[in-house]
Parts: sequence; C-alpha cells; structure tokens
Amino acid sequence: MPTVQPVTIVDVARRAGVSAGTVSNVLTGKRPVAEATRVRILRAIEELGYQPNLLARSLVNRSSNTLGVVTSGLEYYGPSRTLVGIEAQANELGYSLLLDLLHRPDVDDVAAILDDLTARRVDGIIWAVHEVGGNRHWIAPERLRALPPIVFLTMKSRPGTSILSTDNRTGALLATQHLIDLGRRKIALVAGPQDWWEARERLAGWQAALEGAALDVSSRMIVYGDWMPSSGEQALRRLLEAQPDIDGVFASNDQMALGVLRACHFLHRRVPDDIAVVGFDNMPEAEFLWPSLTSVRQRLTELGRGAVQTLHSAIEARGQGSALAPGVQLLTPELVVRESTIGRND
Amino acid sequence: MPTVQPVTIVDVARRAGVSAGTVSNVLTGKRPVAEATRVRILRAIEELGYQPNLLARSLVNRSSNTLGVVTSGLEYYGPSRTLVGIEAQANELGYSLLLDLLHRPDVDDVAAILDDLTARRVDGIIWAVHEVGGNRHWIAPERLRALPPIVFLTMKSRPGTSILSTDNRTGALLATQHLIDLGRRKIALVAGPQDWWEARERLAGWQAALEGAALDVSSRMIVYGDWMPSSGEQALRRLLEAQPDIDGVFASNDQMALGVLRACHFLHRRVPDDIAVVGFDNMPEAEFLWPSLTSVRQRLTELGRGAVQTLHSAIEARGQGSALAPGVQLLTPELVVRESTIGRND
DNA sequence: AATGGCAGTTAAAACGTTTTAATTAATTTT
DNA sequence: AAAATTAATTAAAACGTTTTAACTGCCATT
Repeated sequence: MPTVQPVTIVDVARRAGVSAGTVSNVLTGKRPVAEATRVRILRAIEELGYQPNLLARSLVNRSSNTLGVVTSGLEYYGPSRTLVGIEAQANELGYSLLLDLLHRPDVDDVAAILDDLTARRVDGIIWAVHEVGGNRHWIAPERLRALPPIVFLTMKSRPGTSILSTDNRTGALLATQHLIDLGRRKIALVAGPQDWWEARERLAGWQAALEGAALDVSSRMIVYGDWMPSSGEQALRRLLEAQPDIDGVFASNDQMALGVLRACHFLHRRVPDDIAVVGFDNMPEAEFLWPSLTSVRQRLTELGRGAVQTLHSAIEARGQGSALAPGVQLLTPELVVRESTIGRND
Repeated sequence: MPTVQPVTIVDVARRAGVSAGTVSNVLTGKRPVAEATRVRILRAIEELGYQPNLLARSLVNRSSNTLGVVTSGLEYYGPSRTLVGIEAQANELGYSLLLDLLHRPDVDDVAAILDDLTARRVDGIIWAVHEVGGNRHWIAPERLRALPPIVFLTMKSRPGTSILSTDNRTGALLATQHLIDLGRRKIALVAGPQDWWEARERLAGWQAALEGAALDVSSRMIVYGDWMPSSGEQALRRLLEAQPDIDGVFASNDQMALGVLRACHFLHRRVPDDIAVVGFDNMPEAEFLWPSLTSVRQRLTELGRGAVQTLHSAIEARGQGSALAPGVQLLTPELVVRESTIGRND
C-alpha cells in the first residue's frame, strides 16, 4: 500500500517539458521565468499534486526555517502563554517550531537536547527554562559559541547573551505601592523560592516600596513559599500568629495568593477590609475568585513574540557575517486592581 | 565570522583513514565494523566534534523522526497538560515534535498547516484541536489519505480514523451519581456550548444518571454556558431565580464551577450545605478554592502519551505495508471528592 | 586444492532540492 | 548587418547522509 507520494520536482519538470532548475525558479521566485512556462509549470504542479520536500531544500540551503524552543512547566499558565506568543510570532516570520520540554529542569540532560537541535539544523533557539536550583545543568560557555543564535527568557543576566524578561522588580514595586497608597502599614510578603531569579526580584521590589515609605521590611514580615497554593495558606497562618495586625499581603504569585485568600476565609479575616491581598501573574482565574484578586499582569505573549523577533534579528545578522549586540530587554508589567484590595464595587 | 561548522562525515572518514560508508556503519550500527577501526572512527568523531546532519539523514531515509502536533487553546490547562504527555512519550520513542497552534480554530487555515507538515515529511500527525462550531475547517477526506498516519484527540468519531478521548459521558455520570448518592434531589446542569462534542457528552452523562434515579431532567434544570467562569456565575443566578430549591449543581468544567461557587458566595448559599457543587477537569486550583472543589479528573498526560503510542504503531504498521485498524479509545476519568460536596473534614 | 562462505570495506548511486556556469534565443545597439 | 547586450533556460555540481553491490582477504569445508 504505497501511500507514499513520490512526486518530485523532476516529475513536474518532465510534465511541463522543462528542466528541474526552471521549476525551482518559479518555486523560489529568485530568478525570472517566462510567463508562458510559469503557467505551464504551475498547472503541472497542480495536476500532480506536487509538494516540495523541505528537507531537501533545507539541506542545500543550510537552513531549516525552524526554531528550537526549550521550555518547562508547560502545565502552568505563564510558560504556556509565553509559548503561544512564541508560536504566533514564529508563524508570522515563516518559522516552524521544534519543541523540547524539560520535565525535570534540574535533572534532564540539556546536552542531548542541544545536540538534537543542532543536528536538526535549527536556525535559532529560544531557551525558556526557569532558573531553578543551583545544581541545574547550564549550557557551557564553550558550547554556546558552537550553537546557532539563542535567546533566553526569564533568566538572570549573563555576559554575551540576549535576554528578555518581565521587569519583576518593578511589578512587585507597583503591587506593594498600591497597598501603601491604600493606607496599609503592615504589609507582609509571601516570597517565592529564593533560588529563582524571579522570586528574588519580586522580593527586592517589595522591599524597595516599603523602604520608600519607611515601613517594616524585617524578616518577620517575610515567609517563603514554593509557588504552590498550600504554601501560601500556611504562610499566612504563620504570619498572623506572629503578627496579628498585618493589614496587607503581597504574594509573589497568584497561586500562593489563592492560598492566602483561602486562609483568610477559614480564619475569618475579611478581604480587603481586614487584609488586602495582591498577587502576581494575573492568571485567568484571578478575576473570578471571591473576592476577585488584584494582581500584576505580565505581557506574556508579548514576551514570547519579542523573543522570536530578537532571535530573528540575530539570525539575519549572523547570516550577514555580523553579530547582534547582546543585551537585556525588560517588559514592564501592569497592575490590575480588583476586589481583593478595593472591595466590591457593584 | 564563520561560526558554521562544516565538519561532515567525510571529514571524519578521511581522518580515520576509512570511507564514508564505514563511518555511517558505526553511526547507525546497522552493519558490523571491526573493533579496531570502530575506535579509530569514534576518536575522529570526538576530535573533530562531528555532529551528524539529521536533514541529510532524513532525506535518504525518507523519514524525519518527527511528529507534527496541531493543537489550540494552549493557554488552558487541558490542552497544555496533554501536550506535556505527548512530548514525554514522543521523546521516549525518539521523535521530535513540530508544533503548530491554531489561534482561532474556526478561522485558521488548516490546509496551509498540513501542507507545511507534509512538506517537512513528518512521520505522523496528532490532531488535538477542539471541535468548535459547525463551520470550522475540517480536513477533507480525500486529503486525509494523502497524509501520514494521524491520530485525533478529543473529537467526535469519524469513520476510518483513530481517536483517543476521555470518556466524558461516564465522567459526567460519575459526578452526577455522586450528588445523587449524597441525597441531592434537584440537581441542575451548567452545560457547555453544545457545538462542542465534549459538552454534549457531559450533558448525556448527567441526563443518564438522573434518569436512573427518576429525577428531573427537564430543560428547566439546564443552563448553557461558554466554558468561562462568568457564564457559570450567571447560570447559577438564573437557575436559582426559577428554581430556588436546587440542592446540587454539576458544572461541565471547573471554570464554570468557579463561577458557580462565586455566585453561591455572594448569594449567601452555603456550599455544600445548601448546594453541593461538582466540576469537571480537576484543574490545579480546584484543590485550593474555598471550599475546595469536587471534580472529575481526566488523565490528560496519559491521553497525550496514548496518542503518541497509537500513532507510533500506525507508523510502524504503514512502514510494513499494512495499516492499523482505526478505532476509538476512551480513557475512563475518576471523581476526586472534596469539600464542595462533603464539607470540611478537618 | 579447489570451492564456498564470511567479515569487513569501499566506490558509487541514490535522496530531492538549489545554485552555478554555460548555452541558447531574442533584442538592442552601433 | 554585425556586434553587444539581455532574457530564459539548462546540465551539472553541490548539500551530507545511507545503501547497494562489488570486492577483498581469510578461514573452513569437502
């Protein structure tokens, strides 16, 4: 059952009474071809149902029009949303996407993945793996220069690399300042794991805002969670035991904020009357909790799009023998105010 | 700046004092090669930092070891979780993944995507696009037979195709039966859009359970939502206006259940004392709402893995000239019982 | 002592494109 | 009318692999 379809460019050429090169010319449009023969060729293509073999084309072009995307945590909102942006932009620029997932970022074999990607001759790589833990496998610098252009998402700055990220510090500062502006004076932080760069940045933003208002930033006001809701719930219980008069909480992500709200419910603290709560990420559910959750919105799809754009420029640049100046691009997030800080407004 | 790495198999061959064919033999392991020369070749590979060009290999093998994945709604939990399963299984079987996203499933050009996938000579395709709307572009049957093997996820049965799906009907039946077992007698349904196959199946499951207990399944007990939380909230308000004595609700997904819980909160109906609520999907947040949400868990990663396994079998079968019998595989979901039906248990 | 088989190797032919350099035909310039 | 230019086309050489078929030696059969 040869469902395979062996119709090749020379089949088309033969039927159109022309050479393969000419067919290629109308396909790529790189060289002029007489109108009469062009229509003859197009008809032949149509009649035979010819489809070019991109593998062969890539082989001679030394370029596959493909980007490799390495990411992790796709089951969470942030990474998957970013991937959507990456895909959309890649599509618009004519790239296909080769997807690799790190299921356990601290353990998985990065080298093997990079090998496969280069073996498949991707034109560029987007590295969207969260920095987690200290013993995580990193791309060795000497390896880096043997790779195609690469852009890093949400990652600590490294010399010689291109990086895109949300400005986590400013986001946290916006959130905390909002609480201060509402008159809150004892504002606790539910922090993320400090081996994540994002977590450290958000802590720094919280701290900066409070220091600007001369409020308490001592370690009594901080509890560390693990990004998960349950840790947020526990965090608030611990905080309230030690500091019963806390009137504001900034949780470093929405999941932990969820836990905070849950704890408030069972501890009979009214939100926002007794305690105002702000999260970070603006996940889709934030709007529909009770009370709905004030949160910091990252422009995730723009982040993904920006990564592809930067990568595209780098690819073009290298194609012309030059290199693109590496650097850090920060996207400023915005605060979305809801019931958890200003109460019901209906 | 020629960062390109032109080291090819014949470079290796030359350095090892051997022909290209022999190098290929040690690479593929398909034919025996003397131990002495093997080590010589391996050393040459090492020293030159040779990396095989998979494009060239694919060209001659007529197989790219790549699967195309077409999906949509990646920003939601279900599709992204499924993708994780797909990727994991694909990886284990040695496939890479070419990812295509439909951003607007009812509008996007399916033909162009299929063209690109076949042009790139993928070995198989996983079609994980939700069936939505009637005027959505569908893969034309005559096109289907010119494509590589293809597996459909979460889609209505079609003759001659392989399909994997959660058994939505049974899941809905489990959920509703649970409410009945708890003694609830007026059990409403917040249904999904009826142009989705999943939505119709879940309605059928609800109906079957209630009919088994001789309870009211009239249209008064049904409100149709759009999967979003706000529609769930509105739905409950409408239901309670007409039927104030409703004591149980099955929402066709967790998002709408979220809206139902929110409405209950603001309408001062206690959950589960006054109204017991069950959702569908078991999204990560379900566990941490207040009350936590009883829900139906789909085995999403297994769904993804199963799709790849089925596809792999089909590819192997076609490689041997035979075809795999198409069919439908249903994965039975399970009920996760939480506070929204049985109350707080601490 | 011839035959056969086997293990290892290789030269050359694919795979399906694009590109280069050459060739032809048509058109313009002198 | 010859020469020079331009426009289309083509044959052949890439691109980097695998595979086929042929060719060695060498050893074991008879």
